[in-house]
Amino acid sequence: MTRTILHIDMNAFFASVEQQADPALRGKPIAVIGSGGRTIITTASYEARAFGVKTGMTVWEGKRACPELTLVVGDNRKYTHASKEIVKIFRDYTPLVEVFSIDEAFLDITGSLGLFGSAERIAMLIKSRIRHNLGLTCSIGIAPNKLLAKLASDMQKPDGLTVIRPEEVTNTMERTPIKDICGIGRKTERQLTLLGIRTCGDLVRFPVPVLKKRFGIIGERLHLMGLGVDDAPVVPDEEVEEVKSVGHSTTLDRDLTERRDILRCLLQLSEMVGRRARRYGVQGKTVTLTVRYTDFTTFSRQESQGGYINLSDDIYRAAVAILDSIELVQPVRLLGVRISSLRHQGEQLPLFESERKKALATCVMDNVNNRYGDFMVTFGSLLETEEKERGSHVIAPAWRPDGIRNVDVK
DNA sequence: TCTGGGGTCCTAGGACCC
DNA sequence: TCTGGGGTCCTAGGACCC
Repeated sequence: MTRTILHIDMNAFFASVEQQADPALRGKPIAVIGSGGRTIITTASYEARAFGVKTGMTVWEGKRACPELTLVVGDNRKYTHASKEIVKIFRDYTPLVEVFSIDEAFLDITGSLGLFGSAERIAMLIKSRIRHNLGLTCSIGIAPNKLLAKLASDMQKPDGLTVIRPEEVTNTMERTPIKDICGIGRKTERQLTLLGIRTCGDLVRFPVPVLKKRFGIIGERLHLMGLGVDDAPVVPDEEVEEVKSVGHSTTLDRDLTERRDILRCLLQLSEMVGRRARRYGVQGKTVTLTVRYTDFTTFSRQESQGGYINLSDDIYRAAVAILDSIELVQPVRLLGVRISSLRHQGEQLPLFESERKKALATCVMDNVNNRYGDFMVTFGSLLETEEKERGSHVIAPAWRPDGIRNVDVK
C-alpha cells in the first residue's frame, strides 16, 4: 500500500528561535554558537547565510565572511521548549510522529488523509500553526517514504512545500546528486564519484555486485537509495529503542599537558555522564575514554568493568585507569568519557554500608543539581575550576527532547 | 586565527571456550 | 606430534546523522 510521509525541517531553527526571543535580532545576520573557547557556528540565520556564513565555520571564519555578524550563545532550553510545542502540533494530525532530531520529524499521515482532505492541506495547516504559535517557518516534504520526504523537504528553503508523487520518483531521482541522499556522506560520495557515479540515475545503472563488493552490506542499500526505495516505517517515540550509550566530551579552551588538569577534566566529564545515566536510570559495563591531540589525531580506549556502574566516582576511576594505560605523546585538545553496554538500573541498594552511603550522597547531589543547575554541588577538586570551564556547554542540533533514537534509515 | 558535541551502526581482528 | 571450526565477548576505528 502506498504511504504518505511528511518530513518537516525547521528553517535555521536555533537562529530563528533566538530572533523570535529577541526582536532586536530579527532581520539581522546572526550565528548561534557554543559557549566554549573554541566553539563553532551551530546555526546561521538566513540573513547571515546570504553572506556565506555556514554551519561548522569557526567564529573567526563567520566574522570574516560577515563582519556585522551577531553572535548568540545557544540556549538549549529555548530550543527544547519550542521543539516540544511543535511536536504537539504534529500529534494533532497523526499519532505516527517520529522525532528525528530537535528540529526535524517524520509523520506518517496515510491514515489521516480521509479526515483532513489531503497531504498538502495537512502540511499547510502545520506550517500556518507553527508560524502563528511560534513565529517560525519550516520546509515540508511530502512523498511515499522517508528517504524521499527528506529529500523533498530540502528542495525548497526557507518556508517550502515540495511534493514528490509516486509517478515522479524515477524522473526526480535521475537528476538528484547522490550527496543529497540521507545516508550518503562525504566519504561515500567521494568513493562513488571515483566510480563515475554522480547522480542517483548513475547509481541505479551501476552493477549491484560491484557495489556490494566495494561497500559490503551498504552496497545493496545504495542501489535502493538510488531508486528512491525505502521501506523504513515511521517509528513513534513510544516504540523507540532504549539508549545504548551515554557520553560527554569537550574541546578544552587550551591544550592540556599537566596530568592534574587532565584528571580534573575527566572528573567533570565523569560527573556529567554519571548524572545523566542516573537520570535515565541506566548503568554501563563499558567505559570509553576518547583523546584528541593538538594535531587532531583522535583515538579511544575502552575497558569492560567487573560490573555495571553509573556513579560518577566509579566512572572517573575507570577513566583514570584507562588514561594510565596510555602514554600521551602530545598536548590534549579534547577529552571524552562514555559508558555503554547499558542495562536498566534495578532498585536494589548496594550490599555494603560504604557503597550505600556513596549512592545516597550521589542521590542528594543529583537532586540539588537537577533543581538549581549543573555543578551547584560537586566534588571538591572541581571548585578550583574556572567558572567558565564548568557546566555543560552542550549545544547539539541532534539532541532530542526525550531520549535518543535509532537513526537507521534502511 | 583553523577544525563542536551528542549519538548509532558496521567492520575487523583477537581471545577464549567447547 | 596436530594445525578444524563455531559462538561469544571484547576492542579499535570509521562512517554517518543533526
